[in-house]
Amino acid sequence: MKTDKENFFGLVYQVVRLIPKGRVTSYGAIANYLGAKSGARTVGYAMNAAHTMHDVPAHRVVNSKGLLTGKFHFSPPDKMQASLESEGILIKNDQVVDFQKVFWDPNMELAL
DNA sequence: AGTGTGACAGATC
DNA sequence: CGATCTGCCACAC
Repeated sequence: MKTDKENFFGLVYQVVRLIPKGRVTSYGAIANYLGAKSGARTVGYAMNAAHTMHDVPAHRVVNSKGLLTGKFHFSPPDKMQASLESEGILIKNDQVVDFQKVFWDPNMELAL
């Protein structure tokens, strides 16, 4: 079995797994941390495979506006919001409340 | 090897 | 201010 670093996806998985409980991050932040600042879409695509093939807290990853864009990809979709609320993150209208407060930036915390 | 697509992001109208 | 369009990187077929 190859390590999670086998490709760009694995890198994304690791970063997502490093997200502390009660915190969230954005696709762009991860992409930027990986060096693909413009590859936010690739990060989102990675998450798609992440929750499908890997154990990754993808529910802690939202778009730059704190919106639970990919919640519909969960099973059930409500689980994403439920998981976030379970960690102390409030969700209002599919959006993270105080997104700025709970925002966890890998570039900042991991200090690349 | 080429084409299409994707859970985004930023800019423009 | 809100809606719309393009740009971007990496994977799947």
